[in-house]
Order: sequence, then C-alpha cells, then structure tokens
Amino acid sequence: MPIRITFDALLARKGMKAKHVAALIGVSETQLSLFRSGKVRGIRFSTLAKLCAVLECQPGDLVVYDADPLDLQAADDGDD
Amino acid sequence: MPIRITFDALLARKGMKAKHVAALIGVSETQLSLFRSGKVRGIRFSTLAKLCAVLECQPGDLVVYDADPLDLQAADDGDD
DNA sequence: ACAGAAATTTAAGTCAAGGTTAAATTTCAA
DNA sequence: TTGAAATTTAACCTTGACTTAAATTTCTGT
Repeated sequence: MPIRITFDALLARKGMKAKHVAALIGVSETQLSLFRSGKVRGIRFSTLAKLCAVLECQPGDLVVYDADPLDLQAADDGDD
Repeated sequence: MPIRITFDALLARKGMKAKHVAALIGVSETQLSLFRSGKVRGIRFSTLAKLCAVLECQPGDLVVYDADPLDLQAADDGDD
C-alpha cells in the first residue's frame, strides 16, 4: 500500500499520548491504534478533520503517498 | 465540513479531463464527480493512492483541512 | 444555434470496512 | 515491578464508498 500514515511523528512533535488524542477527538483507542499502524484501508473525513484539529495539522501531515511506478498499471485490478 | 477537496486545481494544472482520470484509475465518473464536489464523507486509501499516482501529487494536494476553532468542541457530538 | 462531449445528479443496490465495545496481551516508563 | 499506555483479537453494527444506469445539465467547438 503506497499510502503511509505518518502519525507518530506528529504525536511526538506535539508531545501528546495516543490515548489522550483518542479521548479528545472521541474515537476509540483501538481505532486510533489501527489507523496509526496503517491497518485501516481508508478514513472518514469527519475523523480526519478531528485529527487535524487536535494535532493542528493538515491531512498531508498525517497521510503521505509513496510514489510507485507500478501503481498505474495496478489501477485496474485489485491493489492493496 | 472542514475537509475541503482541492481537486479542480490539480486537474487544471495537469490539463486533464475528469473523465480521463476516472478511466485511468478505474473509478466511475460518478464517484469521481461526487468526490470532486465534496459530496463523499471519506475515501479509501486505495483510491487516494491511484489519484495521487495519476495526478503525480500528494494527498495534501487533494484534501485540505480548513481549521475551525469549533471542531474540538464538536468532536463529541456529531459533526459534518 | 447546434451538436457532441463532458460533467452532474439521482436512484437503487452491494458489500467492504470504518467504527464500536470488551478483554487479553504486550510494551513502556517511573 | 507495577501500573499506565498501547496493541491485538474477536464479534458486531452501521455507514457510506463504490457500482451501474439513465436522465439532465453544462461546456466546447464549429
């Protein structure tokens, strides 16, 4: 999966604990952990917005794309 | 919804037509149109990756967060 | 003004997965 | 070593990202 979650860097920079963030944005620790470790296949904008609000960041600070020349060929059949 | 889709700017910059992008990444024109106009509430990373691949961009170039001081208060009850 | 392409919208439907709670296990820091 | 933080698994619920189809609207060129 060429989409990588860069959550830890933000957390560290803000000096916050995941548990605290989860409580602040009203999401379960479970889900935040799954997101954090790249185990989710998508995200709702409502959740993304809350994360950005709490961490005072942009979506691009949480989710990045690792370019891969094979992505375009693989667009038709199933990827990830 | 504080998440805003900045798709049109990219499209124009690349000089591509939405129909073409839809065909390239294997997504319906319908869905791309809905995404483009901010009518979807989330996105799968597989789709996001394909968009990034075709448009040669980062997630942050497609999705931005408009900071709103009310977001944190609204985190508990329903937003969007 | 006309014609065709591109884009939007609505509707109806499928189903993957984002989300939850609960509980056990593992990791981390004082 | 002891408790808090984090991870993982499982079972479940519900949303909504997707699809196709078809009608309508907007855009573009001639």
